[in-house]
Amino acid sequence: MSNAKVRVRFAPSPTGPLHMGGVRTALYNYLFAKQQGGDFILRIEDTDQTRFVAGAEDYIIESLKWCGIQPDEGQGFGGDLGPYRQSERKHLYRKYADDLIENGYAYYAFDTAEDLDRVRQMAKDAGSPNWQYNHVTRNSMKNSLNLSQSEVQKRLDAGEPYVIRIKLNRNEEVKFEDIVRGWVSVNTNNMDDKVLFKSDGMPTYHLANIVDDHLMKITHVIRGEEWLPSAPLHVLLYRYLGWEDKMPQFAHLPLLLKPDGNGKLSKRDGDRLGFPVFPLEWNNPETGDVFSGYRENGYFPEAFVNMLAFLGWNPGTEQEIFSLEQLTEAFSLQKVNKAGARYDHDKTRWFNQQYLRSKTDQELGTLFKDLLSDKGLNVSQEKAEAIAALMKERAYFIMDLYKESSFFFERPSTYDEKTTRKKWNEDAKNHVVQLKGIFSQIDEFKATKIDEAFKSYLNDNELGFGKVGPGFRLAVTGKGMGPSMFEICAILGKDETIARIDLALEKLP
RNA sequence: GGCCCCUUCGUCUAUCGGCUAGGACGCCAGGUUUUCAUCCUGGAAAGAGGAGUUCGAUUCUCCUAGGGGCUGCCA
Repeated sequence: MSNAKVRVRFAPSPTGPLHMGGVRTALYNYLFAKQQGGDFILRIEDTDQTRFVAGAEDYIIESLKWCGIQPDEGQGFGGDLGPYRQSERKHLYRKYADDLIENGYAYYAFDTAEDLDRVRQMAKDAGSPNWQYNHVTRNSMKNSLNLSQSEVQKRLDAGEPYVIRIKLNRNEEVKFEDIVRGWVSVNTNNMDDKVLFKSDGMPTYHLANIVDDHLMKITHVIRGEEWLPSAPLHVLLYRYLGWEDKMPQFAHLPLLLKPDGNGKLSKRDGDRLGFPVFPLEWNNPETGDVFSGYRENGYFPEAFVNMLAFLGWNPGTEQEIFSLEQLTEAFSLQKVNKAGARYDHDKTRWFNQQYLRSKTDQELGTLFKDLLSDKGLNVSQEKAEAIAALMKERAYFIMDLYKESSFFFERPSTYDEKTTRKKWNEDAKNHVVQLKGIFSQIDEFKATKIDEAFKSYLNDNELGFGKVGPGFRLAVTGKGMGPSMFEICAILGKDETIARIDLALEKLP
């Protein structure tokens, strides 16, 4: 398999929105494929029809697109080895299950769900919580290993429901080399005869996965650590199907953990701790639940992707800001960590701040202008750019540009209480009146000119900035803090600045 | 409970036997700033515990502890 073109797949199941852990798995697949000059494939694993959720598939596709992780082929993206939805490949799987039976690697089992429940319950009552359908227990179950040939045929002919289970040898060591974990070894005595083919005519994950990966010429299986325990089963399936020489390499990724407490990150953690766990907002039409998304919360996809890449991987250098292209270049599965990574929301915000700052004033101005127009405020590109430039150092998100600058768009209706109390007195009033007169004399109402005029007023009267500045800011913006008043006045314009001083003199005590 | 995987500052991590254990987020302090934010400087903060291998272990091995995953006709 050494010279085969790298082909990897991301194979989510459409049982709900894709959460950020899934996005990271997709990302690592993508990065690895692109770096190796290979293909990244999207396959939808919808073999469990009972868990199907409408809209989930579209959500997955839209999420990948938003992140810039474009599949080369797969559901929604075309390709020659489709269909890429397992439900549409249903007819393909049966013959492989039959092959396995024929070769003695699998068998029919007629035990009903109730039968199995009963056996498990009995085992539990007897103090063994982990009953398994395996080389010892299968001898007392209803399957083609125990039943006579004719009895089996009779049940089959009668259309009695059955499943097909893999038949594991006893006491066999199954080993494989995982790219991130090294050699992993499990004894078949600790595994069970997993169902490969369900009574509804659908394969289970285990069978479908192996068959599809083989048919789609997958070279590397990069997936979450939750699959590690079943990887030996998959190795055995490749062997029993005669495909071991073309078996893909495995890489089991560490899980994303909750920021607090124990366990893996779950969808409820977002609401509980105040951050999104999904790339895009998800509205469950049936339950009415709404889960927030990074996109809707104002995150740049580049920041989100950059953050995810660093949750479990590190280039080994001190660089932290990477574009998708740079990630593609630097990525390596060998450098993926083994231990689970706790999600850190502060760091995510920091990444977004870095990306916001890296944008030009023009880009920010455009983004800001769009946001304002959504709020029904129409401003010129020039003004949007000027405000964005002034506010960007104190923003994490585009919406911060607005939150911190709303005074540009409406005159103060209230004045900061503390500043009013401490700084607004007869002196302050006088200064503001004086400034008004001085400003009205400025022909070119630019920040530098205002600055000059203001400073010379201070000099002429032997005043410190602290005596005049706060009252001035309060009068014009209603706030006790913010960016340079000269810049603010310049953006507001002479008339507006003076009008606001008048307003303050009228409204403030 | 059984099986498998994992274990460096609070968090993400660097280190592939030589370490005064580095960086980032967050935190704290000082400076810059009329103010806030930014920015700059500095600081506190880690190798789970115990054996062994070795001239030397954070790095290798084993044990213990802790954490995680799996244990479905779910993926």
